[in-house]
Amino acid sequence: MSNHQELLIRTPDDFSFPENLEYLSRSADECMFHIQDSRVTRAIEVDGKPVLFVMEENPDGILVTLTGEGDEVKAGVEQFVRDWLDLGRDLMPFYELGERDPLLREAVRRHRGLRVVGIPDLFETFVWAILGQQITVAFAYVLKRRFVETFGQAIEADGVIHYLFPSAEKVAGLDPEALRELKITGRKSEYIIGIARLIAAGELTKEGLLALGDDRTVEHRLTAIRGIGPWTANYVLMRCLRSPDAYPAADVGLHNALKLVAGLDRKPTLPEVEAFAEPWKGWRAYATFYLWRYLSSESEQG
DNA sequence: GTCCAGGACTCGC
DNA sequence: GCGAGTCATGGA
Repeated sequence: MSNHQELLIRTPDDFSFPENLEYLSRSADECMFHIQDSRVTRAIEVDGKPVLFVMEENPDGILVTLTGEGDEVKAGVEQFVRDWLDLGRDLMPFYELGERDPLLREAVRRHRGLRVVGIPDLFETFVWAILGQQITVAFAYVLKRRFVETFGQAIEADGVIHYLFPSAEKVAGLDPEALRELKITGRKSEYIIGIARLIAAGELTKEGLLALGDDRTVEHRLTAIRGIGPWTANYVLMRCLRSPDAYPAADVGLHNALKLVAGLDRKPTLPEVEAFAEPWKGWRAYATFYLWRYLSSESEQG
């Protein structure tokens, strides 16, 4: 196979491939990549063309094998993986904070090396966040899979079908009824198509949002869009725009995690949720992500 | 049957 | 500006 290339991405000391793999493995309904034998296979688009790559742990970092020729493709895949796993971030300040903080300590110790796994594509992040509003994560995965399998581009390799996330352009032209058939609620269908149209029209871009600067400005811009409330805006800031401090304070999973680590006999109130996070300022997205992870690892043990 | 899930909108006051 | 009702599906 002459069109394969290898790429070794060196990872920082505070990166754990198994911890991130564990997070990526959390749903059998995940459709944007496949995991087998500790190897992750995924299709992405680089310069408008589909590229398939496999990543696996290596003594020196992450070994990536990709299909496609040329340095541009290789660079595109490397950039994607770096963004996906937030490899450019130094977590030492967060770990020092975690050691001092009784609410975070156990989560940080247990899952050290975990990154806020990102969703590099803006449209995908919005769709995933909107689908996840008010329903269980498990059901959100089912809805995402239906959506991707129905509207995404399929790429077959070695008997396995991989998907590119549906483009905003394609979804912009859909009727809400087409999403309703997948059991996505009518309102969410409208939200998703509305966002797709803004993105397809170039009125909403990742670069444009990043250029706004601080989180509060982005949140204000996003919550002006129908279907985007404070939770979704902060979720997008965390997973796509890479703010380490975004804080989805209304998140039910966060509330349950805080109830657990703070030893409460009820869920915390919103003021309490804000107060708990006061010492985490600068790292609230990381704190949230670790608490989510901690909560799911606790509930797995029954 | 009831309640809850990684919320947001709409309406009435 | 704030509280209650509504959306809609699926699992416990």
